[in-house]
Amino acid sequence: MAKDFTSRAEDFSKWYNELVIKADLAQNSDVRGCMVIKPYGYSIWENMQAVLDKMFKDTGHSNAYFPLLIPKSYLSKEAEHVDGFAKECAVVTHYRLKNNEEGDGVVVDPEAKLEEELIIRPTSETIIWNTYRGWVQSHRDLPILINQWANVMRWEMRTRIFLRTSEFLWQEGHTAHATKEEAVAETKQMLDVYADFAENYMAVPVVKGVKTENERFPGALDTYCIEALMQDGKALQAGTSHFLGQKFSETFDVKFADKDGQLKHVWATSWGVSTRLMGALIMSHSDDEGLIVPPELAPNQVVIVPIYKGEEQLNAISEKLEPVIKALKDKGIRVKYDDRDNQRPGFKFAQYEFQGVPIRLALGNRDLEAGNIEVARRDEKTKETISFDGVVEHVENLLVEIQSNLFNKAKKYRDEHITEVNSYEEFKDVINTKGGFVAAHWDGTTETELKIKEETSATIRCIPLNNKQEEGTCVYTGKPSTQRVLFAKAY
RNA sequence: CGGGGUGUAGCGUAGCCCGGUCAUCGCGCCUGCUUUGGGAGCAGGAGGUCGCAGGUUCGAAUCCUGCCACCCCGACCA
Repeated sequence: MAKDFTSRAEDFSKWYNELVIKADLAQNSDVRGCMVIKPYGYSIWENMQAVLDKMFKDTGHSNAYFPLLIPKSYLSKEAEHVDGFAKECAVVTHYRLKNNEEGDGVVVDPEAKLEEELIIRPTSETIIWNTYRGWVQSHRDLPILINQWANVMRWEMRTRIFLRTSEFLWQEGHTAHATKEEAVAETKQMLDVYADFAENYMAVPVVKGVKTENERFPGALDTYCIEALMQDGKALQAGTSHFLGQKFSETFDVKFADKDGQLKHVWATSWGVSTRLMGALIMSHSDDEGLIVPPELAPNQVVIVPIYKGEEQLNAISEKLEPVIKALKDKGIRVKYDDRDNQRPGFKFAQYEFQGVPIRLALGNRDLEAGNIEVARRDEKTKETISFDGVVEHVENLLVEIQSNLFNKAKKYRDEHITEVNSYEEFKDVINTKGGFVAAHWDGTTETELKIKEETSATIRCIPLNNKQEEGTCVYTGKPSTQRVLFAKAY
């Protein structure tokens, strides 16, 4: 199974590097964990972007773009925020190179030292709030509902492909509101958008929850998250939505005159998902044969492979397929007809399995004579021969079925891997052998959370929203608790 | 930053302990023919600073020193 691909990269390099991504790392530099997203992988990301972008716009947001470089002084204004990111920032100190007087190449021109260093954004709260100050004067200027599609850089000590690369692509929403209630509602709304996207497009079931104080975004009052479970039993934070309170508006002095004539600081949120979702997609569904991409996000939903000897047969097959291809396209189905003559059918079959194309159709002379067509589905690796006349409708229905089948399979696995435990012994046993989420009582203190992390490497992934309230005692300290929280080993 | 490992053709590798036709093999690539219902076969061909820099030696992919990069495990990580 395509489980922990970060520690088994060699097992997956065959299809992973060829078709999805190549970690083409910079030579002779300290840049680690940069990735090249190859065209096929990027087209999956583009499909994700398109769906998310529409969801953001449907909820009233607009896109904008802010600078890549952030003055150091901005970042240092909010104490918790800078604490959270200071250790992983790339810093621009000079603005010019010059020819090396000693010989070949170029060197940094010491004359071109910046008076104030610039930080390559690890996230954009600071520069955006510094900008918002000038945009807000009255309650009539609110809310500001803006999203940015961008790249960010975090100089992580340790990278994992897709899950924690030093540079990654993401979207970050930054909103400003007149009231606390409005900002909290926005935070929760965007969490719902992410959960909707994960479950209905990526076919990845998620738990919606709130982070503990210890796991919170630096500078946030509350961090909401969606947590997914990968096939290897490790949890993955797939998206976050932060209620920032008034910290950033106070730090950057973003005030407005309210209806009552009072000057008030605005209430803020921020929310984001990244190319980490690509990792979540792969690790949720894929198998030893390669990727499995849910139809909603698949670059090609259907691929058609003709099987023929000679040009004459190919022409007959192509002619037969032409109206089918047109009918599928008219229904908005992304279909590819692969009539390449330089690859044999078996090669093509294997290639589309690597790529995770949901449905493969094959038509040869045999089918032509019998009035049939072969339909193969990637998710179950099954093949059937159906009447050619019904193929369009069959494909249309099958795409829907595959989408829900993938979700149901992933959900079944996830649900089977949420284990309630009532003692610390049981806790450690489940974490170390079965894996997955462990639902356990916790006394609510950071101290206990950290001790459990130290001893088991499991962290509290979230306190699920709408959590069932029940009396219990903390598995670690035996102190009273009112609800179970989800622990897991995480990426 | 600690512990472990790796670096040989586009990719994956053998050789290293024990220095001497050792630069091996597979995939891929090029040419030709035959093939085409699950990753084609045969024949011929191209392609290498053996990570980099020093050192030891008559001789280094191989031994020694330093450096660099990458991988894994930790630390770290909306």
